[in-house]
Amino acid sequence: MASKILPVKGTREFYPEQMALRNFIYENARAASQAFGYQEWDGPFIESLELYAAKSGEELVKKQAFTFTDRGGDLVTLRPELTPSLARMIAARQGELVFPLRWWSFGPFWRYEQPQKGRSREFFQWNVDLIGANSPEADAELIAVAVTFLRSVGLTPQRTRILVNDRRLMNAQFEALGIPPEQRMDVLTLIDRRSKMDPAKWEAYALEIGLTPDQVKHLKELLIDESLWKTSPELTRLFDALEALSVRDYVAFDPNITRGLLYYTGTVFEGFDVSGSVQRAILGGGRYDNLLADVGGQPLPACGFAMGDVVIGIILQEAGLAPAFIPSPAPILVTMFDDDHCLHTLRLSSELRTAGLKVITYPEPARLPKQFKFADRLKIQLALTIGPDEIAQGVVAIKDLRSGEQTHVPRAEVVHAVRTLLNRS
RNA sequence: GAGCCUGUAGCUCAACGGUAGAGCACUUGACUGUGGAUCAAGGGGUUGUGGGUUCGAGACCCAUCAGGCUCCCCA
Repeated sequence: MASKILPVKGTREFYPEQMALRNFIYENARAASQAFGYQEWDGPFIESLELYAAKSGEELVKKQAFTFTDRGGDLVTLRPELTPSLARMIAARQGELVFPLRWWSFGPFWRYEQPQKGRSREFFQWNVDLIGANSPEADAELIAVAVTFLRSVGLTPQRTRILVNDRRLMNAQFEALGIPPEQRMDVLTLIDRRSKMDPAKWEAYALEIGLTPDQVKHLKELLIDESLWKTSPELTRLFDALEALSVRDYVAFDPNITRGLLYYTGTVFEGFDVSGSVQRAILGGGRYDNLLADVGGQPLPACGFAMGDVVIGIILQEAGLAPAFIPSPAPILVTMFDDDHCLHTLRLSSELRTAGLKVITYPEPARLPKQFKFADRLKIQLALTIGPDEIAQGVVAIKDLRSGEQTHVPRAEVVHAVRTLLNRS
């Protein structure tokens, strides 16, 4: 007890119940992706540190990546994100891939962060990217993929919202306010923090990064202007496209959405649960037109988003939308009577499986009450017994555990009888 | 990196500074070839760890470890 070895901090253990939820998320993500013609792919789980160092800040890589030296002395890291691997793989086959390219992926990622609600050090992430198109309609498609997922898991527009903004729009506004390009990243960060900071402190911070009081005043007006998007040709087209794609009810404009990432160049969006206890983003994404060129490929416009499994998992559970866990891995148990008759049990089980049925065989001779209790705990529907009496009479005892009724059927008719009973519910 | 909270049976939790308990789960039996319900019995603990205060510590103090939550950060 004292020396019990616990799971590594921030990792997650998936008991079958949790596995069911993870697979539910995976299945719906796959269905949404495939509905739009995206192809599944994946990259390595371990990458060299340089892949991320090139794009992300050194600070970020040192502090938040699981990095270690392998036996050959190379510095490697457990992947903290997928986009750099995506960019490299696309650049490597740029000539043969068919563009516009639609790829999706669902796999594990690691980030060395402080675990708390909605955030662990090990998580799964759904990534969806559309490479080689730069239209607002392409951006709208990605949002539609996300909405298709939200809808399919049962999340309504009343409780889920995708908030959209556009960096081009913000840049135009900054231009009008006389904020120079080199200052704009700081201003984006400023906007990103507004909801988290005390208003007075936020204004002090704004002045600190070099804005004039007049600029701050106009910036504040800008950030509550819900119709600002109408001045953006891209966003106007985007919202028309969302309307045509029947997902407009899930989406709203919000000038406060900026995304922390440096590489976004146009549309940015984040999905939130409006009514739940988790105030973290469910998903986030945007347009990143320069990234592929930045990592050494040909310039290619791109747009994508990612959704972690942790936050959405909590939301689905809180909303009562997580699938009911069915403890029964198979509808049929074949009991094992004793040492002398266990081969009959195995033969019967095998026959049923050959007929395409899912069958659990009790793996050792045991008292029947124990075996029936086992069946009950697993919510197994039918228990089949083939002991000395049955063998002597050439029959099999089939007990329907749902009704408690037991019948004896001739050995040769077992498959048919079992099928009939299972179809009867 | 900072702060708050929590560590007692397999699980969820009690116990005024005074003999460590309950519920659930588990095992066995009532019921030796048939599950759920009921009843009975039983197994289970260095109270996270190390010090200290006290006649006496699960409780109070210090340290430490672990977990949870929040801030920071968020590819």
